[in-house]
Amino acid sequence: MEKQKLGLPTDRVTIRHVAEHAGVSVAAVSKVLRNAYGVSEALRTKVENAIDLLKYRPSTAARAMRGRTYTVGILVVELTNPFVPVLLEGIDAGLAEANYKAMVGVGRAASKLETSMIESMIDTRMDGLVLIGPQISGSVVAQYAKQIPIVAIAHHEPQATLYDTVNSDDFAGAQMAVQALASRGYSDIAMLSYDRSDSPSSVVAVQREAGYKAAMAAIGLEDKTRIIRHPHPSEPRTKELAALLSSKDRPRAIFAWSDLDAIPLLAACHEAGVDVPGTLAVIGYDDCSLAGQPAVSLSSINQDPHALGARASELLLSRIEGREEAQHVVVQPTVLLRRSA
Amino acid sequence: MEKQKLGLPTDRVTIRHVAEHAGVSVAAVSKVLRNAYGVSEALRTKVENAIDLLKYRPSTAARAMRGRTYTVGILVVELTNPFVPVLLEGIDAGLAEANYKAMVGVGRAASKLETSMIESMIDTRMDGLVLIGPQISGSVVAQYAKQIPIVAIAHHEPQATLYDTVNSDDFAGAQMAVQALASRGYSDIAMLSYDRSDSPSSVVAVQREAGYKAAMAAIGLEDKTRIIRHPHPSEPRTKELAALLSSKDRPRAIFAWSDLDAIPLLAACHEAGVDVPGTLAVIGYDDCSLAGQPAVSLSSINQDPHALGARASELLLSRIEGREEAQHVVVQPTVLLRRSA
DNA sequence: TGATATACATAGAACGATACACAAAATGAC
DNA sequence: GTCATTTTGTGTATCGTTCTATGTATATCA
Repeated sequence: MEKQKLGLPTDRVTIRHVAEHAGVSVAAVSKVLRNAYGVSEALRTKVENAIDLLKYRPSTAARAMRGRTYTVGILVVELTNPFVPVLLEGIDAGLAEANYKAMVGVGRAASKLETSMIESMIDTRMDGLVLIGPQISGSVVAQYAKQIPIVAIAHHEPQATLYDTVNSDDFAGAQMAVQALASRGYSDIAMLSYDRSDSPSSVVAVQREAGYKAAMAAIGLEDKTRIIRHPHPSEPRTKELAALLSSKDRPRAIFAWSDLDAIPLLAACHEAGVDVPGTLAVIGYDDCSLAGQPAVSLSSINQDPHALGARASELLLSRIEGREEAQHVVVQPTVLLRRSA
Repeated sequence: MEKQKLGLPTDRVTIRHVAEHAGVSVAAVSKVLRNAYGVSEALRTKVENAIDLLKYRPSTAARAMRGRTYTVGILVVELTNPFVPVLLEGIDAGLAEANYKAMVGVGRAASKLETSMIESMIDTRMDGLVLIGPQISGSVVAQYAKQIPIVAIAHHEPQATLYDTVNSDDFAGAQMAVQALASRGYSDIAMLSYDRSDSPSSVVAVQREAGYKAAMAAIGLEDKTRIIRHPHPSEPRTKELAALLSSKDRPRAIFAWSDLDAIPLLAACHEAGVDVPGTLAVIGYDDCSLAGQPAVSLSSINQDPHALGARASELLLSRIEGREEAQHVVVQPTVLLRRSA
């Protein structure tokens, strides 16, 4: 039973067994594993045969003590946003090519938990980190970036010098949404955002608000500019939606910061008998799978999350390889017009 | 730059520094860390002070070489099912109490990828594994369970002796759904499932189908029994839904294996002008957050994912502590009747 | 008093890989 | 045929913990 408490219930195949079986030194096997310089073709095949035969897998734990783990950590704020899984797929695909694995930690939008997860990932000696929409501020990220290569997605901090960022152009995306509505003749365009009391400006919603304001100003509608703040989608907000729809100064068009808010809004419209787009036009953000369903048919902004993830994994790998200067990638979103606007 | 390539860019605070600073041996510090037997109060406080002062964090990587990592791996099939994030929260909460951390791997419903993730988690020397709705068969899980403590959720294998399971009673849940519909006078009740060609019987959808059939038979409706198979929700199936609604032998009521299918079904009804529940009654499964929205108001079966997760973490922790005999927990679901049925 | 527990602390060998320094063999230049 | 250089392979210290074995006080008992 003591053995059970220990972490070694099984007789693992180690690099030593492989070396013995192949009739070479431990160091030689290690070289093959890392495809390091100085291995002949003959040696390589001998070792690889032994590996296959013994079904040897190097212990990441042991590797972590001196070299790389070939594992990167991904920190996500929350999984409920349907845009996240696709992003993860994009990252995963890029990593898989280079024989890297990913482990996901969920920060649940609590900065305390986020830092503790990051530290835990550093402790487990991951080779690099991808942060998705982190709540923590750029300076905190920079602090960690001194210890481990970091790429942040959905985190607007173009001046950062210690880590890379990959972003959809949220500012431009919001502008596109406003322009799309304006070009269809709407002028009374409000934005539906959420209560983001203490969020740093790196947060995407802040960027989208800025883009909204700029676009409204650009077409001479600054007096119509109005940002409605509801609780975060993680909380119920049926009442707020109903109140908004029945209020006297209900806007003619609404740009929602996320489909996560736009879809319940559509549902509330249907409930309250408000015609979309006849009485109220709606455009969302993220182009989640539900938006495309004919029954929903919500206009939205597509960020191409798969591409974002792919770019992020590229950047991270090159940074792990030693790149020092920061890179900041911005991907342009696209508008998808459907029935709701 | 060589240093950068190595994994040790920073000067980590090690257990040795702590020991030196506290004026005790390395072994003593280790004992405090693991709160092992044989440490005096005086020693403990001395060491803890030093730890706080130096901001020491034990290296999980090094721990992994000999002892525990205090980290468990969670393998999820896919993240798109909204029931999963809540489950993760439940697990996380239970683990946090015992100072354990969780790392999530996404298997993306590919058994090849699943096994590779499991192996990777074993290699990183996680202390235990939670598998959520694994595609791989019970015998494969058992194989891994010889190497590492495993608890499987949403995996019906009550005979398993090498690992534990936590399940919602999917068979009973499906019966409840049928009974709920039957008690409201419907008899032409079809089930909407997905094409699960090569899934083992441990998969939840299979259990729900069995429950459906049993319940239909129990109330003398075996001749009305009909299972409609659509592609998995990860694929678009608008056409199939439209065809179903316009077909001549459209059923009077539908029990969907998941809200993931029931909600698009509702949308399609709305689209096609089919009145719910007047013309077609619908009941789903999972009680996802959207189902409760007044505009949607979908009847559904609630599995209490948070409780499932909490039970799973309990089981895993006790298994890590050395428990050998398997335990199989079954949690009863509840019906939530709303407007759709 | 001596014998024997008991509690506390320590030294040092693991764990399984990597990576440095170096030796041996092969190659090339003249 | 000699010397320099390159290629290929090896020995072994090392990473930061845990854990076994062992030591040394101090308390307990007959």
